[in-house]
Amino acid sequence: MSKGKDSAGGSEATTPKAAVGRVSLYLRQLESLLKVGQETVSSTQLGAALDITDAQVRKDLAYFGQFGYPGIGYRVAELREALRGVLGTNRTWKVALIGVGNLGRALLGYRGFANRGFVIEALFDSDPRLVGQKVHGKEIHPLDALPTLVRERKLQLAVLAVPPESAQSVCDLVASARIEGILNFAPVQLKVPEDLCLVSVDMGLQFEQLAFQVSQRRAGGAQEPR
Amino acid sequence: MSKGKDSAGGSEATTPKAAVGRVSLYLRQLESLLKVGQETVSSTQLGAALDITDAQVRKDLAYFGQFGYPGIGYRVAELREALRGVLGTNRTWKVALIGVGNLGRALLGYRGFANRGFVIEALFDSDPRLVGQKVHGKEIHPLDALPTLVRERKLQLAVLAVPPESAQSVCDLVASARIEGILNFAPVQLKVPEDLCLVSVDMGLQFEQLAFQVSQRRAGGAQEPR
DNA sequence: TAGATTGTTAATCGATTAACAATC
DNA sequence: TAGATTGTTAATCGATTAACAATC
Repeated sequence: MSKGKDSAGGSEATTPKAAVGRVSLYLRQLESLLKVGQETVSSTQLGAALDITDAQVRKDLAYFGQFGYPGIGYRVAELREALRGVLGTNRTWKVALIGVGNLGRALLGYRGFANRGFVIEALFDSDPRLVGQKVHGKEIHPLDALPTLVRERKLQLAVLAVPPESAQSVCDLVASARIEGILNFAPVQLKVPEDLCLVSVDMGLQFEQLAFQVSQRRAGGAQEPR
Repeated sequence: MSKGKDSAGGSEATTPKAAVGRVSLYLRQLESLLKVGQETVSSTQLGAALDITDAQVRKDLAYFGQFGYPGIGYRVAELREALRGVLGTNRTWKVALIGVGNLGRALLGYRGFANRGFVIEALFDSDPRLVGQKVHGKEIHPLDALPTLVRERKLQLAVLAVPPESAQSVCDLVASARIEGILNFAPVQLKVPEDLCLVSVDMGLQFEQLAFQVSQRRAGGAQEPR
């Protein structure tokens, strides 16, 4: 069974969820090193760039395999490939965009998606006035075309950029269409079935977190960094 | 020297950062209960809605004060006000939006901001072709007008919706303009001075986290929830 | 070789959960 | 009163950091 870290064994060290988040940060940093032409990088360097300890970096990476060379560090290009494999972004994901309002359109043009292997293959909206129109050369489909198109085009993920009021019902529809994961931008606590993965981004909530930080800073002068 | 955990005292229980994130979730839930007209709510109910334990809910709230009534629970309207006070959203924050591209425009129209007290008061862009134009009735200013306008209009926060290449330099400019906090949407690790608060949202990164979850689910059938 | 740096084990630290007396 | 539910202390669990032998 050698490296079968997760899945089977059961006795293996459990991977902290926070570590997975940091893998994305490592990857982002590696891309940037790659651009600059740096060939190897140490855990100390990587940590300094991201404001975490070298021990943390090594530990995180070790959850997923042995990628480093003692005395050398990590080879940038090699580690990048490895981490893309870990996250599952070494392949292309086909995505349905649901809700083609302001936010939806912005996401459609967002470089950071296509870049990392997420390709928006179909657009959906419940507004009959939008259905049939084209954005970026892509036709907008009615919501009830979702199940069919998911099957035909083998869509795997969905981005929800719909108003909060309709988010849950759209989510239910998506679930029944056998999509595997949802990236939700509606500021709502969605209920999803067990077998559907969900990541939610609430931008207003992030703003609140910022307001809290600023208020604290003012009040306490607490220098707790982050 | 009490390592200055929280402002004064020194002996207070230190507030987990994760707890602050959950406060935003509680608040969102309370707003929704308020709409439905529910007057009180117990830690068990709140927890069930958000998929966390009742103990966690009580502990989190207790970091910030005594808001509950034994035998009753929490009064929804009252707790809402209290938590808005905690986060600093019981007042209005004046915001500069920097970068008026697709994403910037979407954020400009985003209800979730104004709703929670974040008002975009001025727009900025480095593109001379955009400068002078109006969006939503608001004029777009050149970047170098930032310091002056921050002072004149007492802008406190900035939203960065600029391309990754220019994010750091814009960030530096914002810092020198004495803005207190940045909400950054550029997928870059920004370096900020000690006294400037920063929250970053990398939407591509969220997508990666989703891809990881889906890959895991497929491979392991691991039923770790969350 | 000497110097650098990994992967990993043990020690520390922090956060979550359980349990329960206090109280409405 | 009996029932419900809080705030808080103690127990558990998980994640981070430190330290170091192995290795290039």
